[in-house]
Amino acid sequence: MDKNQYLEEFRKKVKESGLKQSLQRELVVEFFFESKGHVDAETLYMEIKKINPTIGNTTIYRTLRLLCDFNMALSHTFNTITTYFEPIRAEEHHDHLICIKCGIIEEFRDSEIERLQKDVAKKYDFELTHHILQMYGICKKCRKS
Amino acid sequence: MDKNQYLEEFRKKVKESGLKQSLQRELVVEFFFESKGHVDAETLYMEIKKINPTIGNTTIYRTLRLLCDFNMALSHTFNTITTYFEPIRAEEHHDHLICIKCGIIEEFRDSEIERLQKDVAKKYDFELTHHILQMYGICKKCRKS
DNA sequence: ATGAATGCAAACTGTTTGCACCATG
DNA sequence: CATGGTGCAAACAGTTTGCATTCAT
Repeated sequence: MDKNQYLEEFRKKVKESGLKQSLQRELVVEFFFESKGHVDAETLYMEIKKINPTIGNTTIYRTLRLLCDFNMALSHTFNTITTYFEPIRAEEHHDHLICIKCGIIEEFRDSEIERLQKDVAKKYDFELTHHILQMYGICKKCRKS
Repeated sequence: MDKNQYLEEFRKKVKESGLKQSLQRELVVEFFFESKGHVDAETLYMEIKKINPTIGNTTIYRTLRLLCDFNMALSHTFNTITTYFEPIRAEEHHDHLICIKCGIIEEFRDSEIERLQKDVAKKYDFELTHHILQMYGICKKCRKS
């Protein structure tokens, strides 16, 4: 449903940038905005390959980069080798709690923290584009076992 | 001066873990805690090589990992390929402002943000070990040019 | 003397690039 | 029909691993 909104946006930015649209890119953007939470290129590749077996992983990487350039995606590296990508959806920004035992990632929002970040940025005269807040610890479940 | 405090701590943890101490490890720990801000393994390697030309980069990587295991270092990947390590020094925690144009990294502290993070952790029943807050944007200088 | 640490080189992994071919505007 | 996109394979960079040797305990 609202994945189409992002597809539209993407198409528009592609055109604006004098680039060309392609079936492959459409697929990547579609699958990317359908995904919940965070995806890495390889997972996305495997997923899309089921629909379009001839697609190359290179295309996934390239399109994800494009999405980042377009400010439609954010990349994270949660202290692992793999890069994870997260769609930037209109308003719903969140941060992450990451368990160092089981690796589970919990999302949270805190508008107060966000506000204070803006204050800091202002103080240092930074024009903020985005931020990453990762809190590492041991989750409830892991503390019990 | 206080780098020795960390060297002591390291030696103690090595012994506690039933591991062995070595000249190379001493060097890595020394140089690491002397370094300001963030270092990557390669830089540290080059630096230490000047003193001990026979040291291998493998040792640097292994010792840095050990330091992380000991909770004496933190690793970051500021959206680049290279991993940067940062010594964990007793009290002086800080976060990062990163300019997406010139890559400059500015450090800041905000105790209010820290406090709110603890609140969030409590709410989600996470036992916090550490966190990473990176704010990306365009610095003053880059906005002008 | 046991077992851990070292340093080298080779392996590995995620990602990027060069290139010939294909497709879009 | 010009230019950008694709997919393959090879290149790449940072990091890890296997192994024979050296060293700390």
